[in-house]
Amino acid sequence: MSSLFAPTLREDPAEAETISHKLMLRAGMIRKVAAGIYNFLPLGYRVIKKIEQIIREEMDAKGGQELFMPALQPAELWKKSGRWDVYGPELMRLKDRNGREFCLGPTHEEIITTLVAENVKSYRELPLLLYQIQTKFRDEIRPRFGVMRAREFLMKDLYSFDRDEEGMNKSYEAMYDAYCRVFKRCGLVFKIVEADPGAIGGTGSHEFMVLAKTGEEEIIYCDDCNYAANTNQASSIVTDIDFSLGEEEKPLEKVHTPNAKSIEEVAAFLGVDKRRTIKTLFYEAIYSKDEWEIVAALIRGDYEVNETKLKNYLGCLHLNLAKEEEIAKVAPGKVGFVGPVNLRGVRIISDPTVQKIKNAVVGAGEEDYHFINANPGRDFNLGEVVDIRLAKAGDRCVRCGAELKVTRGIEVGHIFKLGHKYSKAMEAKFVDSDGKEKYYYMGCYGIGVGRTMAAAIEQNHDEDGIVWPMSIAPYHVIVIPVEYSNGEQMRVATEIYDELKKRGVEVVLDDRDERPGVKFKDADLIGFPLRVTVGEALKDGKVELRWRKTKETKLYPIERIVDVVVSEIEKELKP
RNA sequence: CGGGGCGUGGCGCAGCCUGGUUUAGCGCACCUGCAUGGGGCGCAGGGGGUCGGAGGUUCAAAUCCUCUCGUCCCGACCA
Repeated sequence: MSSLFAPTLREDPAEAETISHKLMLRAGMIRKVAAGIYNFLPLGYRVIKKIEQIIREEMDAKGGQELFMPALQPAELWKKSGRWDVYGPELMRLKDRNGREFCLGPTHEEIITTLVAENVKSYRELPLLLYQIQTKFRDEIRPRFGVMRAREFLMKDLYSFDRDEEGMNKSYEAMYDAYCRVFKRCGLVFKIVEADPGAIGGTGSHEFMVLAKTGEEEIIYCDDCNYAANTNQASSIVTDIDFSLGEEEKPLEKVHTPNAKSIEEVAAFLGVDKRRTIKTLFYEAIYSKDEWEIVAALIRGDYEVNETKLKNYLGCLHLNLAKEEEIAKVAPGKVGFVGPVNLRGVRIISDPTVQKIKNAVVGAGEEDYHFINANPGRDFNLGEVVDIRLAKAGDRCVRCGAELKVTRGIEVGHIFKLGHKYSKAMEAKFVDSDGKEKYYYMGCYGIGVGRTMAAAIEQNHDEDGIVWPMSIAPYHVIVIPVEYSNGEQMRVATEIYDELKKRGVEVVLDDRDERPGVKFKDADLIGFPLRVTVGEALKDGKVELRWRKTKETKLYPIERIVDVVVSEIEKELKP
């Protein structure tokens, strides 16, 4: 310990907000170089290597083969796949001395697809699962939370190549299983969530989310069955969708609603249930550089529009809330008072919740006025009825009907079925058994290594510091002699240390001339799962074993301590 | 990119509003010595700062103004 480079900090650094970030800095595991760029110090790097090793074992178990691809990639390949233009400013671009364009890879579909296309010719060589653990680069709009969202970060990415869809699905399932094993072995509690395939594209996708308050993603899940999804992707059943269906349609009426713009204000002013109101939102849907349209989205007042769903339905590249000038062209009235009743020449998308409302409150298209008793079909057009609703806690599960709950999660892994997306773009073909050339069915599977480490800390810490799961702890055990000047204690501590090392235990000896309190604090902060304390019980021939997690302490005779430690570690690492 | 905060020894901060009385201060860390040894102990001494950078205002700037860079937080984006 006296020679270990682990500069611990007594106080929280000002730059850190989340627990994992603070603790990694304080425990001397990482140091910042620039925004989103970090040094991993010896302790932190040991954790990284542990996680990598677990990943390797599980990838290999599924037939994965490790290789290593360059971080620096020629623009040419990205132009071929079309992503040079699509990826945007997040792609770190640079030029070499001859002015040739390159980028620092945020992912490796282009490289690997090219590699396989050039070297694999026959279905006999499939399926092929290739992976690497590489530094990736993304020029994040906003790096944050330490290594959780960094600009340079370690990622394991595996790519599967299959001859047909069935094979792809098999590979996907194998990876799904491998991912469960990896995260379980890392001591993480996680949920698997249906995700939006998003920019990477493809036909199916799951995210592995570590449950944590500080997670960046909101997820909705069902306790009764296994359903879980990103909020921006979730489907749900609205329990009270027909609450007003039995009513008789009353005549449309315009009422004065001064200054009542938001749903809250309108509902409160008129004394009606928010469920009886309809929100009208205008979006600008951009399809390409010169193709776009304004779309009106209608949704019941107590729900929010899920922009991801809307975007996916429209199939547009970007979706933004429309500017007031744009809205004015298609709808009368000021924002806050626009409604569906007198829209002209605009595409309308309605959520099913709107379809079922009777006698609704909507904007009147005139400042300070709303309509009451508006009825779909009679007073306004529903347009296209599509689920564009953001699911919320209290909705019912689409699979089993139980009540849905909301929590937050850290995305540590993401798996995709890519299908032909990249093999077509990169012209990657093989010859099948029927003698015909076919495109590979691909899948890609990522794990954020640093993020997994941060997530593990978010889930395993207490007021004193990190509580590492044995499987990814930088060391299994620390041996602390209490009195530096006590030769007997130092001697015994050193012996135990040597013996543990001989037995293959990852152990640190705190041989620093420090007060006991300092050593204990540091040990707790760094989070060694086990601590052997050589102190006053030595006069009875005993030393102390303490579990970091439970703070439970037991005395053992010196002769037995090494065996006990070894068996405790084995016990922990077994499942 | 929009909004906000912050840049003062290694770390955490005060001083700034109301310019000069400060030789720029405090806690922690660091070095030396003494003492001590079960939860960041004590005493004595010591080293370390272009006050983020540039320009300006002024007799005088850490302090006021302008620009700039960095960094963190919230939002939109994303594995």
